[in-house]
Amino acid sequence: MERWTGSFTAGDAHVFSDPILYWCSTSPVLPPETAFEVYSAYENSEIQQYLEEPQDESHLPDLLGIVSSPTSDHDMTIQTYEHVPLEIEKEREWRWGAMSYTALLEQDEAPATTALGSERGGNEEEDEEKEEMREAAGSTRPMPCRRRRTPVPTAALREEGSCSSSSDLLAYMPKSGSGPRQPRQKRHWWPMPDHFRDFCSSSKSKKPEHRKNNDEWEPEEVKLLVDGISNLGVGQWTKLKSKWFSPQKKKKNKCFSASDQGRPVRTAVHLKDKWRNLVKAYVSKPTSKKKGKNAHLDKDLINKIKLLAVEHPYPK
DNA sequence: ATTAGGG
DNA sequence: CCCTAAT
Repeated sequence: MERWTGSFTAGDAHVFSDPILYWCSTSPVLPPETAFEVYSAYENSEIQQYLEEPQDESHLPDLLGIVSSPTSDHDMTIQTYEHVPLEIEKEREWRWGAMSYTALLEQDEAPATTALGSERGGNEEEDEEKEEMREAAGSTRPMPCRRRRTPVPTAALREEGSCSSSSDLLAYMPKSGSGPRQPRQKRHWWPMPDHFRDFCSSSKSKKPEHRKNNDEWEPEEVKLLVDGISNLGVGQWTKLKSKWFSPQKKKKNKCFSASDQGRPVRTAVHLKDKWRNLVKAYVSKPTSKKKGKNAHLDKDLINKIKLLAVEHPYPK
């Protein structure tokens, strides 16, 4: 999954993802029924206002950053995260919200074949998803409509919508107008991307590009850390960071080279924490399973850690 | 601004 | 990794 900063086209739909919206696709190729997942950083009150008095689809762009009206000839579902003050919502500051509406093309067919670079790791879910898409395309495709149907902004707020249990979100949403509620296929929604959560939780953060590093420590990084500690000892994390973990220090040190710029940022606290964890993993609790995760540290490095740990025990 | 520790 | 008391 990658952050999408421009706009992509699905029929006539343009969706913004930057900086407020985040978008991810459910399929590398737009199916007849185009589903979006949109993360919205708009205040809850704004969304609520929209939901209470839905006017016409021209409001949706304002709310979700869609520049022009989506004109998929099938339902378009937009799922958002809405902001809920912590006083109201115990823990989560963001919760699921969803709205869907139907817009029909004026033309007969929508040449929606834009390829969307889904970075989602392939798995059974994806195939399942595609299967559902095909089903939807074959059985529920409505006839093309001359005139744009009155947009139907229906919305549903999900009280306890955890990310993983929201697959029935579509079925949950009320259908507009009258008539029997049409059964809708389930859809897999992905959990909120870390990027977006970070953006939300620290919108007041210093640097806009201050991305968080959830990446695991690479063995090379650990090597760097160990080398640093062997020289500086334990406790001088800031010095260690500036000397070994500063990308732009053109010193001849073993600092990151230009090709390593993409590395996650390690702060002094990170270095400290990592060392503590290393000691815990390889010294304090040697019996712990170092196989599970990314313990691709070679014995040489591990031995070095053990020696340093004796020399500089972290929790003293 | 930094660090040590607990969460 | 985050948060924070303590320095």
